[in-house]
Amino acid sequence: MPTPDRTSLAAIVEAGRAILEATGPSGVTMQAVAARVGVRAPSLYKRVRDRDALLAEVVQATADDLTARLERTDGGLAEIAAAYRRFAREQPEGFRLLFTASAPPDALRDAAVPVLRACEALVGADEALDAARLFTAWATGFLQMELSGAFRLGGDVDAAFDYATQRIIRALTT
Amino acid sequence: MPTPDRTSLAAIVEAGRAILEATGPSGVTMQAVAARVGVRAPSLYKRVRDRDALLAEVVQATADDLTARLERTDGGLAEIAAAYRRFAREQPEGFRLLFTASAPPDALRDAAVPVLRACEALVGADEALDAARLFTAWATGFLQMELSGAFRLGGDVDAAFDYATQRIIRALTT
DNA sequence: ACCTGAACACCGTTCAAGT
DNA sequence: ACCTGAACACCGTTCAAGT
Repeated sequence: MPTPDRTSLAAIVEAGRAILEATGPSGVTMQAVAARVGVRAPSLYKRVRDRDALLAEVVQATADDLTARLERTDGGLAEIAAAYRRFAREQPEGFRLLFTASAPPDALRDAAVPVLRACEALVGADEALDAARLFTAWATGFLQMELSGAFRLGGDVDAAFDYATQRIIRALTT
Repeated sequence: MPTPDRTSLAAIVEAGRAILEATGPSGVTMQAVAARVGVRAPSLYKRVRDRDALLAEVVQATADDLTARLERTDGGLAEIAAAYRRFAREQPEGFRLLFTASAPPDALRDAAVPVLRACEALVGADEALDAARLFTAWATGFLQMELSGAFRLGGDVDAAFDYATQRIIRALTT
């Protein structure tokens, strides 16, 4: 006789995200996730193939979250950059995981759309892809360096972010 | 009576780098490294505190390698960018590890010097730090995206690299 | 002084047995 | 149909015993 389900994929993924931010990737063990959703570790295998698949679900949920934030901007590169930075600071571990082997190949496909739109408005359709790659690479690299504490030579990191945002937008405007 | 050493820290680090490139970070187990240097896993703890310390040594050796390559360029940003890309393609796993929690905080301090020099020549001392952060963030982000297969929207990735290199140098020249 | 086997803790994963 | 305890393989790490 079937008993009512005691958890769900969505609950498992949310638990994974919460534990990820609290402890980093190594803390996202099957046992920790299971405990948080009120179940034993082997039960998770009814909803996810293995730990890698669970992490991939966490990454996809994080990427969808990011996409929603970028879509909520005014669509300009400056606001997109600011929203991207806010996101990375709120969910540093999730942000990092986005660019890891744990990430499913197309996780960020939707998130690229608003960036492409903004770039097409600046440089036209022909150069939009190259421009989007320039902008995305810079923003992603900057945030990863900021989060990993790589900016250790002093100076104002907020000012460096604004400096680069303006120079890049100008480089894509002329 | 002391017996002659059967391995060394340098040999252990080199073994770690080789295994890293062959198998990724998860393959760098104490047993795999020990086997490669001809010793049992517990012996490694005579030279390195724990696995994290071993990975930190691997990162530092990789960073020093990168510094040497950048110093061997003509000192211009275009050549630095090209050398950085060659390095990332030759040692993708080591390159990735550079921007991970495994990296010791100051691992890339020396590698930043040639970039700062190149930027100072373009924008002057006042803006050199901001400019170096712009360039480094872009290059690092671009290479990580390229290596992780994040460029999935078609187009010529080599051309995108050149496009961005030129736009960024121009943005830092005017 | 370095090296090792044995042991322990911890984790991912499988599976037969429960409801 | 989902859930669980028990079991297994694997890994990091410690330590007493060897040389």
